[in-house]
Order: sequence, then C-alpha cells, then structure tokens
Amino acid sequence: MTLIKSNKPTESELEILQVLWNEKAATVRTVHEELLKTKDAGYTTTLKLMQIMFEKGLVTRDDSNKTHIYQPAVTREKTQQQFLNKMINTLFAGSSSDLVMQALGGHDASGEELEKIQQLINQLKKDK
Amino acid sequence: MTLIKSNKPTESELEILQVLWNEKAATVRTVHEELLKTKDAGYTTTLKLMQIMFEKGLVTRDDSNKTHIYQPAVTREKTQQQFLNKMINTLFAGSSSDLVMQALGGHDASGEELEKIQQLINQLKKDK
DNA sequence: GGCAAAGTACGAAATTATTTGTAAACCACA
DNA sequence: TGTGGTTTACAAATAATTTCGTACTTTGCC
Repeated sequence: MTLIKSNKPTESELEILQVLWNEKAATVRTVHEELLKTKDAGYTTTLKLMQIMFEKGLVTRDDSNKTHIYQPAVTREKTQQQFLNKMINTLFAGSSSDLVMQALGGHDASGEELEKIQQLINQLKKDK
Repeated sequence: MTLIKSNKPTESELEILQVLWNEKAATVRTVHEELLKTKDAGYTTTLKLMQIMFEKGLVTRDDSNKTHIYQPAVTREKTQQQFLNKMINTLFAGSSSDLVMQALGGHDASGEELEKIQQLINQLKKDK
C-alpha cells in the first residue's frame, strides 16, 4: 500500500493557487502581475514556485506552446477543508463549532450571509 | 511610530501554546511530556522552542527558581482570530461566511453545537 | 540570418524553522 | 564533599521555504 503524501501547499503556494482558482487557468506572467498587487517579488520567483507546484502535483500545465498555461490540480474546497481540519486540531482543540463561533463573532457577516448560514444549519439539523 | 511585529506563532509554537493554554502555566518538562503523546522530539528541542517563544514575547516566564515556569503571553482567542483572519484572506477570498459554511459542511457538529451556533446567529441578526 | 523580447530551466544563495549536541549551573542527598 | 540527575544556555547542524541570478530557448520581425 502506498502512502499518499498530502502535499499541503505552503503559504506562497496558496497565494498562487488563489489566483489560479479565480482565473481557472493562467500563465506565470498573469499570476505574477496579480501577486504584485499585494506583494513584491521577482518574476523568476513566481516562475520557480509554480514549477515546484507542478512537480508536487498542485497544478497541471499545458506546455505545448512556448508560454505554459497553468491550472490548479487541487480544488479550492478540498484545500480549504484540509486547512480547516488542521486549524481545528491545532488551535481549537478539535472543536469545529468553536471555530465557527469564533469566526462569526470576530468578523461580521452581512445579514444575507447570516441567513445562508442559518439555512445550512437548519438543513444539518434536519439531517440528523 | 513603531511598527509592531505581529509575531505569528509557527506550527510548533502553536502546539506548545496549546499546552500552555490548557495548563495555564507549565515547565518545559511538563510541556514536553505532553507533546510526546502526539509527536516525538527531544527535550532540548522543546526547551529551545520555548526560549525562542520567550524572546518573541509569545510566553512569559518566572525564572526565580531553577526550573522556569512558563505562561502564555497571548490569549487563545486572539491567536485564533489572527489565524482565522489570515485564512479567510488567503483561502476564502475574504469571506468569513464561506469559511463558516465550509467548516459546518465538512466536519459534523453535534445537535447541541448547532443549537449554540444558531443562537449566536440570532443574536447577531438582532444586533443589526 | 541576426537581433530583441519574453519565456523556461536550473542551481544556488538567503531566509526561516526545527532539531540536536554539549557544556555549565543547580540541587538533592548519601 | 562529591556524584548523579535535572535543568538552562548556547552554538551549530539540518531541513524547509523563498528568492534570485544566469544561461538557454523560442518567437517575431527587420
């Protein structure tokens, strides 16, 4: 049996994934331009990171043209869940509802958002 | 104006903080024994980590006796909020309710927990 | 063909985080 | 007093992550 490495993306890799999730597909150039809006790094830095992500299997790429086009190979939802679970364990002593309460309390969600959450809760209660 | 470094605890530092939050105060030995239950590291590793945390201001310590006694210098709640905000930004495109929904959907909370969350939501809606 | 622009590959430096070895200080107690 | 056990201090090795320089490749255009 082969143990599959979960390959959790690093901090910088997450930033890149974020862009790819939004754009569906993008060149290094595009990703880099996007990153420049919030941080400051060299082009080859972004390139290198994306190459590493390719090796790790975090992204796929089409290299049939000179300019490669990258796509995310992991879904936003899976990755979110992965980090949420980690966080629930290391920071909320395993209690997901503690996390939810803290998130609801700290930030403010709009009335509309609260409504959506409430509906989800009703659904979950019904399912029990 | 002095910029205050937020000094976000690292992964290992979080594990130590977790113990300190539970125990209120503890020696390196105690923390280390606790960590041994889930991971495997040398005593001096834990010691070193706690010394670094002291330098960073993440913990305080009473060194009036030979065996120093450490206490957390940051609260669990503040730290949770810090990481939640980070995560909301880098992984949930700024939407806290997306995080909540994902957390509720992925893990299961007990009926009792759902009840508590629902009450919190009602409260928040009323406050608007 | 030759040149410039934009891209990729790759190695290695720089930085940050984690782990460990060793020495020195302290304490208990035979 | 001196010996063993526990502790802190410190320096340095190791590992993981991020950044960058440089060389090579491709393409379009004169």
